[in-house]
Amino acid sequence: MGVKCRNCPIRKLPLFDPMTSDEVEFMEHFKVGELSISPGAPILSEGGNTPQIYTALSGMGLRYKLLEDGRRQVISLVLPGDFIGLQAGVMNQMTHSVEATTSMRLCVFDRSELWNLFRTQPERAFDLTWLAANEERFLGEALAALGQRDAYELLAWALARIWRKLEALQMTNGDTTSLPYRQQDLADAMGLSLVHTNKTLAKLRAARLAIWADGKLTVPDIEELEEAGLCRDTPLGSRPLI
Amino acid sequence: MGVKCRNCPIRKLPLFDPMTSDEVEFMEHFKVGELSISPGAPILSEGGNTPQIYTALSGMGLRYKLLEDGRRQVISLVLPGDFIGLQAGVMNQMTHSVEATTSMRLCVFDRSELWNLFRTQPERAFDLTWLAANEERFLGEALAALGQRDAYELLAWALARIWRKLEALQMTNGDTTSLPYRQQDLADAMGLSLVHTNKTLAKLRAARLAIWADGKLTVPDIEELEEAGLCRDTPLGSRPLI
DNA sequence: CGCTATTTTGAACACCGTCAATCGCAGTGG
DNA sequence: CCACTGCGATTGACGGTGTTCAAAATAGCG
Repeated sequence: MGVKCRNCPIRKLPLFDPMTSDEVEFMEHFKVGELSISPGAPILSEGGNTPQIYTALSGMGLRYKLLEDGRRQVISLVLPGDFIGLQAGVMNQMTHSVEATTSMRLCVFDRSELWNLFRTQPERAFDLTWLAANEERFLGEALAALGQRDAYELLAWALARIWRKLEALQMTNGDTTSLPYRQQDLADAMGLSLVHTNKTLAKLRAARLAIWADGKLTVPDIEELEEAGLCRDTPLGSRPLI
Repeated sequence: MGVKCRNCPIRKLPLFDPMTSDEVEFMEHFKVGELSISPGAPILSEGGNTPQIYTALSGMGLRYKLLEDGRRQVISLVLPGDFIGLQAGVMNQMTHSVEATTSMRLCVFDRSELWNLFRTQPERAFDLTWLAANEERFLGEALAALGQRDAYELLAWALARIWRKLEALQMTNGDTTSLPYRQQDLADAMGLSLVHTNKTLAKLRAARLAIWADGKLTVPDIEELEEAGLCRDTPLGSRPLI
């Protein structure tokens, strides 16, 4: 059934708050298994109500919503350590879908045990609320980005945010990291057309702010990129892991 | 110090989940007072860390973020029953500001008691997480709206959502309701210019889908408006009140 | 060597932003 | 009573950012 939480590959990253041995023990009870899925596979569907909720262990995915006419809005990326299915857990209803972009490994929890978590582990419950509030924070920022920035600023903002997150996850290697999404994915996240996204990425490349090609992102100078993206906020401190 | 929770003017609305007498009692302990503020007054500031968190009892307000160059993104409206300061409560940091648009009455809670809530009232803690997840749901929807809809669809969407919410709060009167915001507020919420917002509102008015003037919104047929706004989702069931 | 998915490029057009002026209204003070 | 002021709503003209349509490279894959 995969690794025990005490040997969790990502728990030790400095990005995540340390856990007491008591908490680790509870998590080992809460965890019911591991799931490996293939690129393109759906994880949760909008409107659905699955008995299982997850934490991403490895790989990358997408959260998105579909409009009836087929337009797609990518809400956020799913990266290791991200909790998947909070809405299903507390509201019995997903309002967006989640799918794997690369192959992924997921830590599986039993939704019906969530109430038990609130009853017996108030600190873990607090952490869960922290994660929800953090998601709200991110979406607020994204909303401000879509609403107020032009395409060039917007893509610089997005790539800078992604870079910082991958950096905190120690998934960068020098000035390069793997970013296995398609331009269409980023376009749908930014509310831009594919064509315009492509041309604007070319400008960022020409400016040597961010070079994204063949699934690899290279950022020569993250601070310059952040400046281009008007990234004022977000020191990105440590956070809980569920 | 204002009304006791047992006499709370909004708790009885069908929009809100019923509370056990035990919960009401806890809330009366949790509540430390009431606050009345004037139009335009700030409630919470981005970056701030106040000792107090609130629930709106009456009046209307705005959540917003400012970019360094003065551009403003309105995140959401604040209406009666809305919880204010969840981020400050769990993350010690507001990432947006909140201000009153009309005069407002707020129910005041002591932030330091929040941990006590998690420890002794798991159901209330669950409700708080529910509210956070709901906020995430709304912001995801808003993101999809800004990213995918054109100005006409977008404003129809926004006015329809507002109408449905006010309807659930029993603040509508026939086909009319009070909506005391400026066009600039809605423009900043939609990421549109004031001029274009004005012209698009004129089109909605000409189409007799939504007539908004002098602080009054009239919606002859909410379902037609929702259709114009591509509102597929959101039955808007009952929710907890903190 | 086709086949498909993705990226790239070009051209025409439209939605929306900016600039600028006007109008209505409420408040203020001469 | 009537300028004067300020705020918000409204309208017109013009230009630019971003969309749509279309086609051509490019790359992986059976």
